[in-house]
Amino acid sequence: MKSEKTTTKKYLTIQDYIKKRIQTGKFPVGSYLPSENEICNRFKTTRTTVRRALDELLKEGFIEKEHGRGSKVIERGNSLGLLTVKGFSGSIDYEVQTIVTTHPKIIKWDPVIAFPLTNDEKKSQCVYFQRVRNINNLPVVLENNWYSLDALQFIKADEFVEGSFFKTLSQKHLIEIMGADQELRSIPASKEVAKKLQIKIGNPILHISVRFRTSKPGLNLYGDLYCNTTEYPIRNSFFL
Amino acid sequence: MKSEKTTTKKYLTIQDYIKKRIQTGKFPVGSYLPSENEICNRFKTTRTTVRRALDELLKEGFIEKEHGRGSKVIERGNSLGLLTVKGFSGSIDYEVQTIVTTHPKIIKWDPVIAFPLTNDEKKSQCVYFQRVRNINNLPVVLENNWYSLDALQFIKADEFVEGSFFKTLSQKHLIEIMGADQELRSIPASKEVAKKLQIKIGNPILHISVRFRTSKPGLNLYGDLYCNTTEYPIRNSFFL
DNA sequence: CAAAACAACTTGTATGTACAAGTAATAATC
DNA sequence: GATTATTACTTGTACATACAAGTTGTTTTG
Repeated sequence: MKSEKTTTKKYLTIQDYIKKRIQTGKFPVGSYLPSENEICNRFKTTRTTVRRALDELLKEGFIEKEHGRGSKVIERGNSLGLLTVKGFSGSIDYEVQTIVTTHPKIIKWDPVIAFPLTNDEKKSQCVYFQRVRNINNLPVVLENNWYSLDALQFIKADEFVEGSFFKTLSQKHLIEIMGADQELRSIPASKEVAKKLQIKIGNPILHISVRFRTSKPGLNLYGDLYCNTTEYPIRNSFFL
Repeated sequence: MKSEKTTTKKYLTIQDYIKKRIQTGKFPVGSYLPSENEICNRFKTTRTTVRRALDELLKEGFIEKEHGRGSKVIERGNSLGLLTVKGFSGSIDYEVQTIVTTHPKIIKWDPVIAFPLTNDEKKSQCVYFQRVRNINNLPVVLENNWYSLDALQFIKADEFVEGSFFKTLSQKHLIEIMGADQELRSIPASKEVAKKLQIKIGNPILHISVRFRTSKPGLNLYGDLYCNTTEYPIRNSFFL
């Protein structure tokens, strides 16, 4: 039996408060946060602590700071080092379309998941769904997803914000992606994959196994992606 | 005419000092830095400033902090969001070997480079070399590399530190990787690639085009990698 | 001798203060 | 009226201090 000491660190309180207001749109993208001194007054603390909180938000990609002006809310996720299909998200050159090919349903954990499950996850039921991403009406990515029902409620496909599961998590459930582990392989297309991506069996396919870690304790998102990279390669950028 | 005010920020001085000592091996990987108070005394400053410097080094992946113990120097690059072969670097399970198959030589820029060259690079001569990475005596990665001779001197293969070009840059030239852009494709092995990786022509290969941005202005490192991922997948992790 | 208490370290959080430096709108000057 | 200076904001750097909390080795205690 542990006392579970949650020592509410002040900088975390401030950080979470601002993060929540950004996520819920109270501090919209492009706007400026209250000045550091205003935040000090509101939380009865000093600039050192407020700056600490803002530094975290800066590091997490929620804001950017402008010397002499203020802290600006920015679009998060672009700066994340995520693997993305070239032309996806943010580009107008391509028409991207997401089709839910298997609606969320409760199943047994699939052994194809390339990462060891936690004990809690093993004990829990598993939510699964499958999507296909089209670019210019051509299927490019086949995506299987799993998560633990104990860690996150059942979410129906028609609740997805703009067809995106991540956006749903962020905007409706205040859950953010904190990191990911990925394994990449080049494999020949199986019969099923070939059919869904409309290519020949045996064609080279980029297979990505991914585990996303989230801000919600115990919640991991597992993915299994099959990408036809002949037209649209996968992109990955990172900075310091 | 500008006065070029270099206001030598104190935390930057400390940061650079420690970074340099890590890069040159004076603070070896696995060792602990002097305590924050010791650094304070040495630089006649306060812990706030020292911690600021250490925070930067933490963010850049040079050290990790252990509450109550100290700041430990870690192998940089693992924490970077870089793509690495599973089992490479840091693992003792596999015997990794790097063979320079084409020694550095000056050539024309190769059009296979997937990124647009800067004007300075186009005007400059180009240094090229090719390596093969073996795991347990099996070739796994075929790697082509290019850089601009104007941006970095000619480096011979026998100058490579532990066969690693990056380690050479870091330890002998104090140049660090600041970021990268990568494009991933799954392709069938060409005749040349199949031969060098000892696989069949047409087998699926993970093709990675990469541009590394460095701390040295004007210096980009271009790479073209062919990975046999059947035994050893490519790994990629990132955090916040 | 083993367990508990202690001391001496380490990093973590927080307060309070001061001044430097960048931004933007207003007021004074030419 | 256009330029310059002032002013009132903003964030950036740095000082000094205090105590909390984790680690490790030593000393005391049972």
